[in-house]
Amino acid sequence: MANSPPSAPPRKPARKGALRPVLLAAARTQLDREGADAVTIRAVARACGVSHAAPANHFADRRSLLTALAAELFADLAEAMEKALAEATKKTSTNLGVARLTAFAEALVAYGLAHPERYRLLWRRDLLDSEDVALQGTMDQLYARLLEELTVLPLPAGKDPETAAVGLWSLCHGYVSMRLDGNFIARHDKESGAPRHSAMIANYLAALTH
Amino acid sequence: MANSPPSAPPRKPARKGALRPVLLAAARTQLDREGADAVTIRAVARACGVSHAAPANHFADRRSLLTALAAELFADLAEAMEKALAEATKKTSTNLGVARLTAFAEALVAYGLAHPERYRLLWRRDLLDSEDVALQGTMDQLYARLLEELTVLPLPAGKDPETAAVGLWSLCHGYVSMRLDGNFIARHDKESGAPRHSAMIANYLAALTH
DNA sequence: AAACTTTAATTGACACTGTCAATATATCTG
DNA sequence: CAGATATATTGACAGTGTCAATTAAAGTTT
Repeated sequence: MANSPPSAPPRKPARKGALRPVLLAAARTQLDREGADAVTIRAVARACGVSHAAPANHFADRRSLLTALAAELFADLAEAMEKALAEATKKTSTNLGVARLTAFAEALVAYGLAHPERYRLLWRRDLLDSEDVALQGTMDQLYARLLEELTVLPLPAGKDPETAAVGLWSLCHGYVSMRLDGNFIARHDKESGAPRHSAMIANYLAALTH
Repeated sequence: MANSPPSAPPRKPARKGALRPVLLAAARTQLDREGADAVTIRAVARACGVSHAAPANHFADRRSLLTALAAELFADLAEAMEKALAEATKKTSTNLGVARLTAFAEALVAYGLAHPERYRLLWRRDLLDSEDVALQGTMDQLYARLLEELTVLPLPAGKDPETAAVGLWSLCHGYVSMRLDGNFIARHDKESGAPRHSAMIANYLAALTH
């Protein structure tokens, strides 16, 4: 008893990995409210009412916490896009392929504009572990999905699905990124009242199918 | 004499704002070598052989240091793009407008792929002061330049220069961003050997002018 | 030239971060 | 019930940005 340890006992190891989802939920809230930079291990721990080192049992480091969160968000996005595809199929009679691609692209842009911080996090390579299988898997699957849509589409000679997929995704991603960054595009687009992405996407797809 | 102040005297206030450009150069080197996150005030100060608080006399905070650096980089980019435009004019006889636009877009992509960390910094809104007049001015000027090129171009009915400008820039920016992020696009593009951006840009501009 | 002012550098401190180590405890397994 | 395991705790360390107080040098005025 001579070596009475420094201080009072801790209290709540609520077994069963119960903390992990709570941490992720808190991280998501923090992300939406103050951006990825504010999602620190210690802030999340505080929000959950646990000590600053408690998260270490569930996430090796900050990167791994953010990676897990990003994987969740990517799954959300994928779900939203699948839903958009399904709806397009229901509502459209002619030109189904183009309608589905339009829905796909519009859903991507809509997600980005609706959840700026979430969208930004998805591409913050410095904060994420790009080698993570869950994250990479979800991303690749989404890209494969787009490629699939483009492959069934009858493309004019000289145009291949891969280039078209890269182009469409680049177009959407570039647009959203710049809108969220508050660049000239964002300013011009807001001032002019009518967001430009729908016309942009429509033009691109019209040109693609000639 | 009773109050002999804490410690030894400092040495080099080399008057005349001489430190400022040195700090910026060190920051640029650090950026290229280890990315924007490694460009800390203290690291830059160390690289310049001054104390950790010396930079405060030239830059109010880290954000303002990075903003100044980004403004320099944007000016570099603008210069490279002007040069590309001039060269395109010299080398081309027919379809000058499209050739110039191609050169513009290719130069943007080339800069991004050649200087990944510099390009990334340009869009790191969290690290930069987007309200900074120097930075915003250079960016706006570049966009205005593109718009100018598109305005002199004879566009088919139903297509306006602004949408075309936003689209072209989004396409390039999205492509470079994803290439630099190491996403599926980067993987597919590297595996396939032939980078896809030239075909992408050509397709876009061909469709634009119908 | 001498005295004063301004600019820019110094050290030191504070709060915050991620991460590690040592410790204690609640729950699960036998 | 006893032991093992997973989990949470406190504490410490190095690193960061930023502030304050101090001091030296350069420029300016008289």
